[in-house]
Amino acid sequence: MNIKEVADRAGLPAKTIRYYEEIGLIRPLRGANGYRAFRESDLHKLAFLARARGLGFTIEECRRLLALYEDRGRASADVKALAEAHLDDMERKIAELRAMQATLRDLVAGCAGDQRPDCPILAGLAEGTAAGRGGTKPCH
Amino acid sequence: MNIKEVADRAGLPAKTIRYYEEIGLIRPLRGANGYRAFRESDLHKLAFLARARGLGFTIEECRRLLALYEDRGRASADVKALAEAHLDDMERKIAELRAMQATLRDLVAGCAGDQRPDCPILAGLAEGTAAGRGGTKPCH
DNA sequence: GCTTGACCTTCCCGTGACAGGAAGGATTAG
DNA sequence: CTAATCCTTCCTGTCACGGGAAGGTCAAGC
Repeated sequence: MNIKEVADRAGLPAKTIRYYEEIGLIRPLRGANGYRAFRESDLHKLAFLARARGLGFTIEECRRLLALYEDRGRASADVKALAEAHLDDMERKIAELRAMQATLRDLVAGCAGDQRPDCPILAGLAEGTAAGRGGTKPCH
Repeated sequence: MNIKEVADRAGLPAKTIRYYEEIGLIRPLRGANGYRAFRESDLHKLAFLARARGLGFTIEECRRLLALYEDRGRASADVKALAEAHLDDMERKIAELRAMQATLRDLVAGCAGDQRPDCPILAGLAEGTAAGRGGTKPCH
């Protein structure tokens, strides 16, 4: 299989597949012409990666998941721990987003949204009376 | 004021302040020694930026907010539109995270989490029976 | 045989919003 | 005078790729 076919079948851009090879997530063979020659097993791994990425796992988490997937002697506890840590990450992100949303919604609620310049949103950002609460760090 | 003092007062790292200057968000003066000389107005802008970033606005959104903030002839409708667009962005992100969470939670629920290798999480990622639903794109 | 178009390859730069650190100059306290 | 703390610029790295250039390969059709 050439890269376009695996890309279509795995649902990943060819660029992404080349990148995954570069960082060692997959190791496709090479044909005499220099083209990558993907086996069924490569396709499986790529589909696996596409789904794991789709669930928000980072590349490094995907790498560990893939290693566990290929390790017949794995303990499911290890997989579960990884998944639960990721669930916690998502929970934290959601909480952070909700906190930001709540603050901003309060500001928006007080804004007339007309032609006049008076704006509690800008006032809130300028004075900090309502913005940035809840231990929300600048970002990162 | 030197950079350290504004950094402490605005609650931003000095690195970030230099970066904000580099991309044109602020334009502090310069002393004879080459040091940045921050005015009160620069400090205000930086505090404004810190709060806007804390609410999740991107740098470009912050740039527009700052422009509106400084425009005495602004219409509050423009500010409100920007804020509401951002609220929508956050809503979408939350929905995406929740969808991923729900899928992963289903997989985790079926996993024994013991010493045995059998794992519905890995099976789900491999077979795609439950992962990646709801139009969730690989990421981005 | 030749061309056309669709593939494939590598390589390099750009993204967003900074962080880390090196190398060197300025200022201040003791 | 020295030591500590500040300040400066510049370069590299992050994360997960995307865009595009320059050039090689392959299959189909004339």
